[in-house]
Amino acid sequence: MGFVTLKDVAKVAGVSYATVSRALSGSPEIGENTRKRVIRICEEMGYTPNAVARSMVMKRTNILGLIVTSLNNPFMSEMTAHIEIYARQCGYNLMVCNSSYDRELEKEVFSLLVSRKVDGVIMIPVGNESYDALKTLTAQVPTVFIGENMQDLPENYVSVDNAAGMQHATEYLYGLGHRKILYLGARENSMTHKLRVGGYLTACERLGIAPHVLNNTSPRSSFEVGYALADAYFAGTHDETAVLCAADTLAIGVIKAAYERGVRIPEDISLMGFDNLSFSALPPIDLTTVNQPKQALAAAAVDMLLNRIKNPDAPYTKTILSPSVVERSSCRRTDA
Amino acid sequence: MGFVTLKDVAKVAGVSYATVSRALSGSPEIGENTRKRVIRICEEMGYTPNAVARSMVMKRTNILGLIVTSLNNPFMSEMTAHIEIYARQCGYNLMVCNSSYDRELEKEVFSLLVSRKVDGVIMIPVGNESYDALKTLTAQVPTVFIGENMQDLPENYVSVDNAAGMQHATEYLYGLGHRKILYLGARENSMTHKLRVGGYLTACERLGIAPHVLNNTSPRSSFEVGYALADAYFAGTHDETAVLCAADTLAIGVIKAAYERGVRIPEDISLMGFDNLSFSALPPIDLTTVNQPKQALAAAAVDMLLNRIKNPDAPYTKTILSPSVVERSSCRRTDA
DNA sequence: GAATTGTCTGAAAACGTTTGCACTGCATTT
DNA sequence: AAATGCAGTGCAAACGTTTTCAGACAATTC
Repeated sequence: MGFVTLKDVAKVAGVSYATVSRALSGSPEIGENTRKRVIRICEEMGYTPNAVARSMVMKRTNILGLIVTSLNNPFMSEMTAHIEIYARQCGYNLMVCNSSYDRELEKEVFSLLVSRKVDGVIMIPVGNESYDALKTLTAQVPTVFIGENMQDLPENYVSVDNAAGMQHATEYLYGLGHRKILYLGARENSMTHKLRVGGYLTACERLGIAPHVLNNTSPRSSFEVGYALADAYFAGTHDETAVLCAADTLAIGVIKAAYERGVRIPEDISLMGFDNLSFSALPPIDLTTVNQPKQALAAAAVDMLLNRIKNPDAPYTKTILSPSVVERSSCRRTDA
Repeated sequence: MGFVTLKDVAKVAGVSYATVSRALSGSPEIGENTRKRVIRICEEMGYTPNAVARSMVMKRTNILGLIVTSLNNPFMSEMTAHIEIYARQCGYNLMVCNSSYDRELEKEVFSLLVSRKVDGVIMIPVGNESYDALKTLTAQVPTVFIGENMQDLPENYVSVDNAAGMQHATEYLYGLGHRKILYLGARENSMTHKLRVGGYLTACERLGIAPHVLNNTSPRSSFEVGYALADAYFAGTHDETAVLCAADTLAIGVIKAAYERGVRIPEDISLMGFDNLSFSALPPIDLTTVNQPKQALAAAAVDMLLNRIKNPDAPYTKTILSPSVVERSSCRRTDA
């Protein structure tokens, strides 16, 4: 399809194409009458500026890259939605890539984005060690990470305060009278999850109650894992009055196991999650959980990235946001 | 950040930059020894081709635009995931935009994508009338629509066969012994929904059972609407043994209303949805529903778009995929 | 009326590629 | 031995912008 270019407009308007450019860019060094005339002709001819050509000379694309592990995950897709909307308000478009939990693919799409000359990259990495593998890549374009994975590495990232969140959750259950609280789904292979279980343990110590942790040795926090752990747990003798899950997804599995075992939630046992995924609010689930402020995280990530683009040599920064308990119907006061 | 360009490589290698370009593009008109040497030097210098410059001269970006109403919607985010993955396999990156159910925004982001010279656009439009408003835009870049909204308009689209899907659903319930089936959530303001309720009515007539339709006058199929309709329905006298919802989201609301009214699913009444959203498979919901083959829809949309890019003047085409019933636990055989 | 200022416009370079065309040198053909 | 062909390489144009620099012209100042 043949497009109208600056030159075409210039020819019709009888001016140089530099003048057309200036008329459209709102440059002050142009006569008001010529500007109006040129703009009118642009509209008449249906001129659309070519962003590619502009990027070429401006040496910036106004495009941000986003790499997520999977858009099928509700946390990721909600984050993506917020990032896209906020970035666009800041004048940037978003190029989205799935890494599909594959480290090789993650590197590959990063390279693609570099090649496309995106101005910056926001990334939810596959795992903790990502940084090492991506060292050479992040050197090529400003990057910010989402999630606490990078915590002990000198990189930019935004995250929720996972330890504090789980501490609040524990305290919340304690406040409802619970003294025996099971922590379900601790993982050693994720910084995020280490911090979460740490928050639980801290709270237990502070409150003077005995911790009880059920570990998840798989690399993900799926509801299958939650089901398996809870099923085994309910099968044995148990005297906890509340189950605190390391993630909402796990809690879904717990609900199923509880139902099958005839354990009622919240009558027999209280259940709490972490993340506040969209489905947790659905009436049949209605899970009390800890909210990750997704919109705020998204905005913080974009802001941080934009700052970094402006000032690439600034020292690394991090932004930690506070999560908060959202009360729903899966927890109940206890006297036990 | 200063990057290595073709010229830099050429200087070091002692060849013209045309030669470097040819070495990398796999052109046959170049000596094997020079090619190897040049490629080695490229790697040593960490050369990354500049996709923007390439787009400039090639007059194509290898970028596809995707406009969805909201990435927060699980149907959209799943579709987006599949489209991104498949498009990348075809050598295209994806630029994603939310229209946020706003027709003005929809036009705006479409223009943005045109300006960015994406090679094509896939769009899940805000509403039926989109086509008229976007006529001038779709003329500027190959576009395919997802969803049956455009059905009576000459455009490219892929969709699931909504009428057949709902017909199957009705027949499925009939097969379980249901003779009184409520259709909940019919909408007049959406082609998709007109077709769905049409499928239900067709099936009723064919099976010789009396239809009973509850209309939804709001512009969306939210679970609040499902709740309100079901709550009113359960409050009155009702003798249906099954509720067939126009969308999974509506069914969520029905579950809540049923629970509150002491109506058990599926013991007292069977419940069926349409769409097979990801949350419908969650154990606490486990909704029998009609599956939209999202991966196939995504692939069909990308294929169609790529064909159109190759052959912009071909006549409009449509692809209609068959939905299928997915059996879960919200429906049960009845003798009533 | 000449010099000076200031406002507006045009010419042209630059951005980093791809590719058509011309050229070189060597091997093959006649 | 000359002519032809061909593989390999370089030159330069082109893609559509932005922006620097210089120039033109009018308005102001002396």
